[in-house]
Amino acid sequence: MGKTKSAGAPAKEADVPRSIWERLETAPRSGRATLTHPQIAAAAVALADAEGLEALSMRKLAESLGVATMALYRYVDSKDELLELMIDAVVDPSVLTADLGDWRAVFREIATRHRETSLAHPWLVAAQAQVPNLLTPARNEVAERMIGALDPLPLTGDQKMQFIRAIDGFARGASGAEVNRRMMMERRGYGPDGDVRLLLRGSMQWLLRSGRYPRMAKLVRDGLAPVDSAAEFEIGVDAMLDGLAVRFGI
Amino acid sequence: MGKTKSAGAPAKEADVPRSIWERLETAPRSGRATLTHPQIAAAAVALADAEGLEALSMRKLAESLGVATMALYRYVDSKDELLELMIDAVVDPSVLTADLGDWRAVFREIATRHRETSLAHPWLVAAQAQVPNLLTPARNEVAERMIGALDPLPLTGDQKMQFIRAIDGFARGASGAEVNRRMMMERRGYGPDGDVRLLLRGSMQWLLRSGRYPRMAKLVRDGLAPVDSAAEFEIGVDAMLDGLAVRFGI
DNA sequence: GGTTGATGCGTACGGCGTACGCGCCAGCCG
DNA sequence: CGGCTGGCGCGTACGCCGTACGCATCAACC
Repeated sequence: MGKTKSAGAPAKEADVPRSIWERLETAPRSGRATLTHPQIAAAAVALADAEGLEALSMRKLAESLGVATMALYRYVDSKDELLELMIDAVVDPSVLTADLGDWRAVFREIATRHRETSLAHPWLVAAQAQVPNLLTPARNEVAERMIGALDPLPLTGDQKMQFIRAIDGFARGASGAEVNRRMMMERRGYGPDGDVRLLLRGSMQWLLRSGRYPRMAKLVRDGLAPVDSAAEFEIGVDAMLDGLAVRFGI
Repeated sequence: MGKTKSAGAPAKEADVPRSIWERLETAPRSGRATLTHPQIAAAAVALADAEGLEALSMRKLAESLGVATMALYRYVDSKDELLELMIDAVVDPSVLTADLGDWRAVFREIATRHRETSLAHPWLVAAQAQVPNLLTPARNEVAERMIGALDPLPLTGDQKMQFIRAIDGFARGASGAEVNRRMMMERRGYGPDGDVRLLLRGSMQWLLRSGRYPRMAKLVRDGLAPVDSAAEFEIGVDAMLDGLAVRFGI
C-alpha cells in the first residue's frame, strides 16, 4: 500500500521523491564538502562537449574532478540528476537583454539563444530527451521572462502558456533536427559546417536514384541554394509568432 | 591517409560506410536467414514499448526472438542501426489519406500523425535524438508526400524545403515536450493522462512558493484550465502554416 | 558431390551505473 | 575542552551492457 507501483494511486505528496533542485534549496550547505554542484556540472559539460554524451561516465567525470567515483553520489542521486544539472548549467538567462516591452523581440531572442545553445552543446538534444524533468531553475527564469513579455497583452493565462509552449516546441524541434543534420555530416566526413548539399550529392545519391522518391530527386536535380540555417530558424520563429498573434488577436 | 579522422578531409565517397538501408537494397537476400529485418524491428519496438528504451538490450531482444545474442549482428552492424530500423518501423505512410491537392490538410495530417506516433512510442523521442541519420525509407516517403502537396504552389525548391523543415521542427519539438511532460507525470505517480495542473499543485508548489517566479505563480494562482494537448498541438501547426503561407505569399 | 561463403552462436573483454558499508573528520553540545 | 554524531570520501563488488573474434555448420551453386 502506498509504495506500490499501481498507476491508479493518487500519490500522496509525501512519498514523491524530491527533485535535486528542491533538495539543494532546503539543505543549503553541509559540513565540509570538497565539491560544489556548479563545479560538477561544469566539469560534466566540459567532458560532454569534448567527447560526446555517450563518453560521459561517472568514472571519467570523477577522475576529471580528482575524486573517487562514488564520491559523486553524495551530490547526485543518479546519472539522470547529473544530466539535469548539466541542462541547467548551459542555460544562462543573464544574456537575455531584449526589452521586456517588445514581446516579439523577447521570444525571438530566447528561441535563437536556444538554437545557439543546442549547437554549442549538441549533447543537449539527447539529454533533454532522456531526462523527464526540464523545470530547472535557469529554464524557469527564462519562462518567467516569456510570461513577463506577454503580461501586458490581453491574453488569458492558458493562452500565454500555449504561446510559450508553441514557440518552445518549434525551437526545440528545429534545433534538434539541425543538430541531427550536423552529426550526420560530421559522421560522413564532411565538416560539421559543410553545405548540406554535399550530403545530397554524396550519401543520398543512391536513394534519389532508386526512383522511389521522384519529387525529392527532381528538387535536388533542379538545384538548391546553400542552406542558411540561422536565417531559416528565424523565419520559422517569426512565422510562428505571426500565426499565433493572428490566432490570439494580438 | 584517407582513413584518418581529420575533419578536413573531403571524404571520398567510397570510404563512407553505407547505411543499413543501402545495404538492404543492394544485398537483397541471403542463403538461409532465420530472421528478417522487419521481424527484428517489430520485436525491438514491442520490447521498447513495454519496458522503455533503456531496458532494450541486444541480449533481451535476441532472447525475445529465440536466437543467440550475437546472431543479431548478422543483420545489424550496431545498436544504433537497430534504432534506425525501429524509427522506420513505427512510421507508416500508408495511413496518410489526405488529398494531395489540399496542402494544408496534408501537413496537418502528417504533423498530427507524428505527435500520435510519439505518444504511442515514447522512446521515439530519445531514439531520434541519439541516431544521426533519420532519412529512413518510411520517412522519405512522408517527405515525398509533403513535397507533392507543395508542388502546385509557386515556391522555389528551397522554399519548399524550408516549409517542410519548419513544420517538421514544430511537430518534433512539441511532441517531444509533451512526452517529457507525460513521463514526469507518470514518474510522480499521477497517471500519464492526468491533468497537468496536478503537477503545478503538487511537485511545483515549492518552486512557486520560493518567490523567484512571481509571474508563473500568479498565473497558476489565477487558475488554469485543463490542457487539451491535441487541440493545442493543432493550433500550433495551424499557426505555423498560416505564418509560413503569409511569408511565402501563398 | 565437392566447394564456398554466409549464418548461428559461445566465449570473453572492457566498461558501465550504482548498492553497500567502512573509516574519518568537522561541527556542535555539554 | 572533550566526546559524539552525522555527513563525507571512497574501495569493493555485482550485474548488466555492447560487441570483437573465431569456429562449426549448412544451403546453394558449379
